[in-house]
Amino acid sequence: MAGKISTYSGEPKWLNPREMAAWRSYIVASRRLLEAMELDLENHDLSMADYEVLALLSDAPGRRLRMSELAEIAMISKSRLSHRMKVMEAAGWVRREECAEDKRGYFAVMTDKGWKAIVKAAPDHVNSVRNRLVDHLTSKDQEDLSKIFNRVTEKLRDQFIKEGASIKK
Amino acid sequence: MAGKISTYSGEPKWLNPREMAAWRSYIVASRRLLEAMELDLENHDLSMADYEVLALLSDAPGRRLRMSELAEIAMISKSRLSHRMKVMEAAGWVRREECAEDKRGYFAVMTDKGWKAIVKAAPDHVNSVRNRLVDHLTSKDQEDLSKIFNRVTEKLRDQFIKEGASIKK
DNA sequence: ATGATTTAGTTGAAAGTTGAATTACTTACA
DNA sequence: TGTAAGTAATTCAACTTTCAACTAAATCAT
Repeated sequence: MAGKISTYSGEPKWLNPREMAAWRSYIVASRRLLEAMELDLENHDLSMADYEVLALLSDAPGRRLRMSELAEIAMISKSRLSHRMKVMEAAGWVRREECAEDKRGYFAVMTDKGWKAIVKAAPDHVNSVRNRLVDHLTSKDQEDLSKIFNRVTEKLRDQFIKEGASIKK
Repeated sequence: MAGKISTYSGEPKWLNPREMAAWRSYIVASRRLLEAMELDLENHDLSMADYEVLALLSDAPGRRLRMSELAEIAMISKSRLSHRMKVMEAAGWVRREECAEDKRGYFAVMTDKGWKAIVKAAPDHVNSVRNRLVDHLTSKDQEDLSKIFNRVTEKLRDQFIKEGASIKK
């Protein structure tokens, strides 16, 4: 039994112009935005994903997190984190440490060099968030955006729970 | 001379809670949203990018577009399009045709099979746009979203022009 | 305890993406 | 007209991500 049988039946409800405009403006802007922001970070030899990983580590107690937890909150797969860690380890930004309580586990630990790297990158990145997005929004816009996208995340989570229950992972 | 010298100087203007909330809710939702939508399309053996390419072709006169133009409007690189076309060609959805007016050029042409594939996928995809995003927004939300993201795209374009002029491509 | 199952994390191969180099053709202009 | 510069598209090589398989340790059920 592979995946969900989801082939739609019945007349689909096409998007009206307002809906279409919302959807199109959203993806077009998102694509361009992320592209620009990745480019901004390249000056520090970082991708957004790598930045996120370092940022999360720098916030964590002892600047260390278990691999699984890091993958989870960075929203990337365990496998991907493993591979990236190898690269970041080679760059000297992080190192892995065995976990005493659970011998299967490892901690990702931020090194001093990693700390310096993110401290250096952070102002540029904040600047990028501002120049590329936040500063073009009024306070009201910012609040609208939060409300809208928090709702979207919430709905996605609900759907995930419902679908996840029936799809088996 | 590689890239822009952009290392920020002076005290960075950190994000206030409202700004941070807007930014975080936006990226978190976006990541989850795109992930869910890619998954929805997998039932039709399509990625969002491939869907977009087919959708653009299906709308084009004669269901054909020059490679460069297609890459441009699909917002992917020429190189990437070349590679994807090879895959889609193997799947029988598209074929390449020499361009008589400009012998360097090629048309990407949608086949009958490609047409059938997208006609089959489209209702599910619209459904996905609705279930994952549009239907959770009020009409007002939709209008807000359009306004906000159109503005963002516009600003990005302005910046691109300014920066592009000094960076040389 | 002991075997079965789950969980943490890694690995290797395949597939996808990128950017630079390359090929073939077109255009501009002296 | 000939040649330099530009353009269309592909290819190569490096890198990234995914997927499935795997190891090892922990937990669970009897």
